[in-house]
Order: sequence, then structure tokens, then C-alpha cells
Amino acid sequence: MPKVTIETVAQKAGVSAATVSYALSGKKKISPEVRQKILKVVDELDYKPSITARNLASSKTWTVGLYASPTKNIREDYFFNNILAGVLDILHEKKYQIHLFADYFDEEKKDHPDLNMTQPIDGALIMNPRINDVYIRHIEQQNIPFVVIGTPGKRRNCFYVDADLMAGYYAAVDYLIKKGHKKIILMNGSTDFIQSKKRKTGYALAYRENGLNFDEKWIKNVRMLESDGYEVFKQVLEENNKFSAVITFNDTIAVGVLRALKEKNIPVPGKVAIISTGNTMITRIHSPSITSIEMSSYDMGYKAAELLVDVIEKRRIEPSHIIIQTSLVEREST
Amino acid sequence: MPKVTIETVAQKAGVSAATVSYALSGKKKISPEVRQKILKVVDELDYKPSITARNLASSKTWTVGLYASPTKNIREDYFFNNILAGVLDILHEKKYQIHLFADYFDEEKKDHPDLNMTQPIDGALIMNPRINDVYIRHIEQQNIPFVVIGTPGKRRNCFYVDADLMAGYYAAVDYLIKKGHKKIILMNGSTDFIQSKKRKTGYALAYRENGLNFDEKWIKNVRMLESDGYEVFKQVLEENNKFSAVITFNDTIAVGVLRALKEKNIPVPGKVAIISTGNTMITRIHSPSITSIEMSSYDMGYKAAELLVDVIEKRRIEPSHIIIQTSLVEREST
DNA sequence: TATATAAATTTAAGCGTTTAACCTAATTTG
DNA sequence: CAAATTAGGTTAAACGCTTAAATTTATATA
Repeated sequence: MPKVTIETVAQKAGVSAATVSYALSGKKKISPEVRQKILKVVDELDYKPSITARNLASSKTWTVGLYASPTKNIREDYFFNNILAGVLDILHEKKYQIHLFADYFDEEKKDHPDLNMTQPIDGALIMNPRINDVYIRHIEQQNIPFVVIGTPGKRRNCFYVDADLMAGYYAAVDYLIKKGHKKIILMNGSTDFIQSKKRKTGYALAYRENGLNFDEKWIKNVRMLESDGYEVFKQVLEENNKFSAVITFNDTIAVGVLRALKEKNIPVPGKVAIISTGNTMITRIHSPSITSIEMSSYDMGYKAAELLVDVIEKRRIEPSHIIIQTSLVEREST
Repeated sequence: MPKVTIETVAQKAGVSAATVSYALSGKKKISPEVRQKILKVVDELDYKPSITARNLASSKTWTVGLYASPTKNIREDYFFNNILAGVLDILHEKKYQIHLFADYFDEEKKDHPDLNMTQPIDGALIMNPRINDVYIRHIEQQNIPFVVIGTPGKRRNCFYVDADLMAGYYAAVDYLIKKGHKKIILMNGSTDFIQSKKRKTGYALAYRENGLNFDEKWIKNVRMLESDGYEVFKQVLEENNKFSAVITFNDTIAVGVLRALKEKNIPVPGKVAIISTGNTMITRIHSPSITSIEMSSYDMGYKAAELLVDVIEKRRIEPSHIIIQTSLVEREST
């Protein structure tokens, strides 16, 4: 059967294509009779406008690109789920679609992220833990509205939504120090994750403010999986240092650490206290349950997408940012 | 600055727009010199083709739509993550993009899912636990290649990838019965989830084959969250029936059930054994660890997307399906 | 050398909408 | 009642590519 286009509808309804377009979009007044007639024909022919043609003609896609890395690494982490849930909820409300770009990070050419921004999108949500200045400049060149979820390198003159990890880590470490812990292992993320720096800063600040020192050796950089946490922490245990607390940059790493501790029969929190980051279900059901830094990832996604829509629709022009507060949720592990 | 189109490039390179198009797509031979010249100009002008225009002209989008419900309900479940990870991996390999459609299910008009298939996509991946015949027919009318992830209602003459839940539940229940359990509570999903029927069938079959009967009252229909599992199971406990085992349709429900049991100081597996479905990390870290039905959701996503690409590219015409096997992973809870 | 063949490039017709500008007839307005 | 406004609709030019068919130029064939 032949394709039903706006022209088909127009002819059958005895009007011009423009009239059909206006009747459907409501951008111009069309008399009720004609409008009804058109709607009837649309229904009869089951006409569905070509969104591609519409996009081309109007240069508006009602689509937002989400650039993220929800690959295997993240299969064990609720972080992406929560961000995504927030993003979807607000975009649904604002009538926007979502195009997902999984950026398969190529270690080789980390300075040249090729964001496929020629895709039909009105704006982009950038969620890459490795965002740096080169990256941002690259995006800016595309001349498309964007909001960064996380920390946008050093130059902060762009839109972004970030969790106040520094404050979160300051609070967590301060809490541990006040409890008498002197040596706290920080299981941080990769060094090329921008967030890792902020976590470390909060950690260092808490030491300083409490008049104590820490050793760089106490800071480990690990990948995202439970097994990474386990392996690295086994090493830590073999170094046989006299630490009394651990803080991990996500919940699954904490699970790995706890597995290593259990293997050595080291009681938690008896001998070692532990705090994780994320406050996902895992922290509640683990035995012992895990004290965790809540960072409201759902809100981050929600706010970021909301901000992006504002930028797209030009309600916001000047670069601004939203900082999401963190909080410490105490459980059995401390 | 003015927009750089294919025409801009053509003029600066002293050739026609068609030549530029051919040089870039390689669909026709262009002499090396001309080609180099064009590539140089493309680079100088930083020309990025308009994908929208390309889509319209070629009526091919290299984009697949994923219709799913990754909303709040799923924030506690790794199922969607795993499916998505599988889908992304294979689509990346096959050079396809992904457009995500969160179908905010409207309880009112459940018979009229309005799949927004006018979006620029070459095919669709349908992942909705409530798929029925009306739904399928609706999709078929759109005349677009699609693959269902899950069970496509009664009429199975379409492409789909499904887990063999019936066999999985048969095996799990059989395993429990062989261990001496006579009364097993089935914490099943919503009655309007197609999968719920299959789970029940497997459950029923195991009873029958073992020459035993079960009571419909032992089957509960619950939502997806941990709290739903907890609430419903508290009711079950108050009914004070003498069951000795529970089987839950996902991992988080099992967590809720276990919380309710713990509150009443009922030992697991001492008094009550439990099997969950999903075999995600939760089942490993929970104490006691949970015996679970593995259903390879990553593979489901992967295979489904792979099949869809085959359908789109016409390597497959006749409706077919792929059944993913399940397996039982024993842990402490049984 | 004339002719058929092959190679490289151009022409031009789509693809299916939107929307500014224009037109016509009916309705207000002074 | 003539002039000005308005309401409702049409025309036609974009939007920026792709690609079949035509054309030109170079090469091989008899």
C-alpha cells in the first residue's frame, strides 16, 4: 500500500498540505468544520507524520541526547539507573524524547571524544566521569545546548549539575576521625575520573581541619566492580598496615572490601569501620549493613534534564549550576 | 557564522554536492585526488552532515527504538541494566544508535499503547511485561521491524527473545519438592504481566509431576519493589499458614520477604527456604545468600538486538524466536 | 580511426514536512 | 458606504541530504 503523507491527507480532505499542517499543529486558526474534516481523514487513513521530515523542516527534534557509559562496568551499580530514572521522569513531563549514546571509552585517544552530536537532538546531557577541559571545549564547538552531570573539568563556565562530593567526603572522614580513627583507607575511583579529585580533597580537608596528617599511600584508585574492590583490598591487607577504617567511592566496591575482610575474619565494625558511597539497596541488605553517603542521583538526573530543557528553550542563557547536597546515613558498619 | 552544508563544501572544493556525498559515503568511486581535496575541505570547514536530512533522503536512520519502562519501579532492579548493557554492546558493534522510549504505562487505557513509532527509527525492541495480542497487533500495524523481549501474548508469530521461565520455575519448584517442601508460596508478579502466567505454569507443573496439589491461595501477585515484597509477606505471615518455602519473581522481592521473616525471627533456611529470580549481586551479598534462578538478562538484550538488526537488514524474514535457558544457582537460603 | 566500454562527475528529482508571505472573501469600523 | 481589518486558506520556498539517470571524459577494442 502506498505511503500516506500529508499530501494524501490534504487531497482527500480537499485542502492544501499547509492547512493540514496547521490544523494538526494548531499554529494557525483553522475553521472548525475544515479541522474536523481533516481530523476525520487523518483517522481514516491512519496518517502518521514523518518526524524526520518535521525535524528537518522545523529544525527542532524534541529529543535530548544522553551521553553516558552504561556498559558492563555499570551493570552492578544503581547509579546509572537512578540518574536515568530522574532524567526520564522530567523529560516525559516536558514532552522530550531521549536518545542514548553509550560512549565506549577508548583509552587510546582519551583527549578526542567524538561526541556524535550530528544526531538529531536539541541538546545533550553529558555524563562522563572523565570530562576534562578538552572535552568541554570539544562539546562547546558543536554549538548545541548541553548540561554536564558531574564535574566539568576546571573551567566551570558551563551548565552543570554536580553532587557536593567534597562536602560529603569531608563529613564522612570527619565523622570517622571524631570516632577516633586515625588511619583511613580511601578506595577512590580512577585517577582520570574528575570526581576522584573532589573526593580526595574532602578527605584531605577533614584530616587537616582535625590537625592530623594522612599518607598518600592510604589512597587507592580502583575500578568500578565488586571484584576490583576485593582484589585491591586483598593487597591492602597484605601490606599489613594498621588502618581502622575504609571509605569507598561506591557501594559495590564496599561489598568487595567487606568480602576481603570477611575472608581474613576481621570483624566489622569491631576492627575496621567502613563507609560507602551511593546509599543504594545494597547498603541496607548487606550484613553488616553499610554506613553510606547518600548522593541523590535520581535528583541529579532530574535536575540536570530540567535545566537542559530550560537552556534549550532559552529560559536560561548564562551558565549556571546546581549543587546537590549529600548526607551521611549511619548503619552497622561504623 | 553561516551554516556549513554539503553545498558549502562542494563549492569550496569545486565539485558538485553529489560528489561530496559519494566521496563521504563511498557508495560510488571518486578519483583519489578529488576525494582528498574534498576530505581536506571537510576538515577545514569542520563540516558535519545533518543526520536528519540524511535520514529523510535515505529513509534509513541507523537507530533502534527501545520501548521499556525503566522508571522508578526498576530503580531497585538490575534487570533493566543488564538488558540495556547487552543491547548497547551489540548495537555499538553493528553501528546502530538507540532511542529510548520510556512507556509510562497508563492503567486506564491499557489496551491502547500508543507506541510513538513515528520517531525516526529503523526498528523497535519491545520490552513491556504487559504485552498482549492487542498490543502486538498495534505494533504490527506500524509496519516496522520489531523484536519482543519477553513473551508476546498468545500469538507467537512474531520475532521474540524470551527466557524459559516455565522451565526455570519447574526446576526450582521441583528442587524444593524433592527437598521435602510441600507448601511453597509463590510471590509472582502482577497478573497482567504475561510472564506471571509462565511462572505459574512451571510451578503448577512441578506439583503435578510430583503427584502433589497446590492451593491457588499460595500464589500472591506483588509489585516490583522491596517494600511490596515486605508488605505482602507480612500479610502472608499473619495468615499463619504452614508453608516451608517461598519463591519470588525477582531478587528485590526476596529481600523484602527475608526482612519480614527476620522480623518474626523465622530462620532461613531452617524454617523457611527461599529462591529468588534474577541472580543479581544482591543474592550473593545478602545474609543468608539467596538461591536464585539465573535468567541471563544480558544475553537476552544482546540476542534480541542482534536479531532485530538481522530483521532490519532483511537477513531474516520469517518470524522466529530465541529461548534463553535458565539455571538454578544454589546458595545458603535453601 | 571510428566505436564500444568504462570511469568519473553532474544533474535534478525526490524525501515529507514547516512556515513566511501572499491572497481572497467576509466582517468591522468611522 | 468605502476603507480597513480580520479570518481562513493557499503558494511556494525552504530544510540538507541521497541517488537514479544522464552526461562528459578517458580508455580499451576491432
